[in-house]
Amino acid sequence: MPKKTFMNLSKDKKERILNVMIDEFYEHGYENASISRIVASAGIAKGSFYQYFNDKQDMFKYMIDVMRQEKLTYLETISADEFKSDFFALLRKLLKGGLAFLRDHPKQAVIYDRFMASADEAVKKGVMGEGINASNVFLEKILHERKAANELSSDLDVRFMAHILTSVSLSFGEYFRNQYEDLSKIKDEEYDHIVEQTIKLFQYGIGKM
Amino acid sequence: MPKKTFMNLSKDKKERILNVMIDEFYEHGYENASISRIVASAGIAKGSFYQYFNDKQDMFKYMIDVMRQEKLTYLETISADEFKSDFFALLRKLLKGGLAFLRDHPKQAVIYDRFMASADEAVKKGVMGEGINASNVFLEKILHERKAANELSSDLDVRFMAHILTSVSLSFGEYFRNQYEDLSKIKDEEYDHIVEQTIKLFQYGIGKM
DNA sequence: AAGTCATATGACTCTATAGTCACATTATAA
DNA sequence: TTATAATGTGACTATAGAGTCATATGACTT
Repeated sequence: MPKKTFMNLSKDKKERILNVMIDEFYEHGYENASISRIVASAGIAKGSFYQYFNDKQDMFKYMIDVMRQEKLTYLETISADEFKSDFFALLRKLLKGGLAFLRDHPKQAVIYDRFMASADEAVKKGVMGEGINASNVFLEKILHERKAANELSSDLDVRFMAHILTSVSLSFGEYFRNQYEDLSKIKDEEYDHIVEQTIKLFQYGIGKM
Repeated sequence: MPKKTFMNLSKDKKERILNVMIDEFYEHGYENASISRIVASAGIAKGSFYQYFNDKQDMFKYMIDVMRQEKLTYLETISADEFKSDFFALLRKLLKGGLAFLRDHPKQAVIYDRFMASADEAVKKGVMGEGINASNVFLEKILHERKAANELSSDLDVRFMAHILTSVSLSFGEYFRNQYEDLSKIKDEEYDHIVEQTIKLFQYGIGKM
């Protein structure tokens, strides 16, 4: 948790520092991000940094928390009712929300993906808290309900499929990064195409029907 | 590429050093692996290390190359004929081979996964060379043939689906690591179950049939 | 104006690492 | 046995980053 001193800063200054952090983590990854570089880029003194945060992990956690908040706003448009509509319609909304976040915040998405694949489990747990499996737990619950409602295959391994769904959605960023130089130039149709391919895979498989 | 000096070492010594490297990268990831620690653990002098390798990247590339060789032996049992049999049978063989490698070399698999998700594209390219997309290119080719042979859905995006297949198979390691404390205790039936769930997903989807 | 509190500063210490190099040891050959 | 080449060694240098702290600045209060 950032210290009170940081929270008291003007919105402008907070944002300036946050953006420097994002660039640093995007450029160098979590392990190699340097506090010395960050303070230099942000134009603040080393000592000030330690008035704001306890250490790198503390700073990173703040960044991830802001990002989570932001991502939630992309999924907010999914109403309670829709959770009860059919599974694939819900999945479509979730995937579209995720891709819209990716489009608007590509760096953060990269930072997140990489951190999740990184080495130190202790750090990961410290930063993510119990939210580390939030996506899996959430999907598992939904899948379980749909399976009970006879909407999904009766021999489906719910836990495994929740994992696969999470992996697949996390891999979209990498896919687009491989295919396109500049993520901001990707058209909505291309995002939609990927969503539809994914939905179709989960709904019917890829075999000839 | 390791220097000739290293190649001249006895098989024993090479293996001892390789195992220390594996432990170090497993424990600390690529970025934080320390040459000083490696030489200490391996009981060789710092200077010797630099007679063997140019630097960390050179050493890592050697380790990855050995690993690739090893992994190939797990897929070797797939005959040329089988590439012409049906797609899902081939996929089953590939997935089983991958999981057997995971079972026998869990640390290497972790190291590989993490490195692929890590930050520095330049380092990644240096280490992986053009093999970085070997799996994708290979799968794309197969998918393309099967689609042409009318075995797969006619509106399938081959490139995207190759990416998804790669992601899914790479995510198996993480799945098992989350589910089980000790990977060596996982039974063959559990691996088979995961393979069958995956095949079924790609063949028919997860919807009620 | 004087006093008090929050915030800002950057030189400094401490630690860890990569990479070097002059010298020592061991193997090979003549 | 002596000479030459290959391999091994670890103290040393250079560098970079984390985190500290005594001091300075400014803002607000009485």
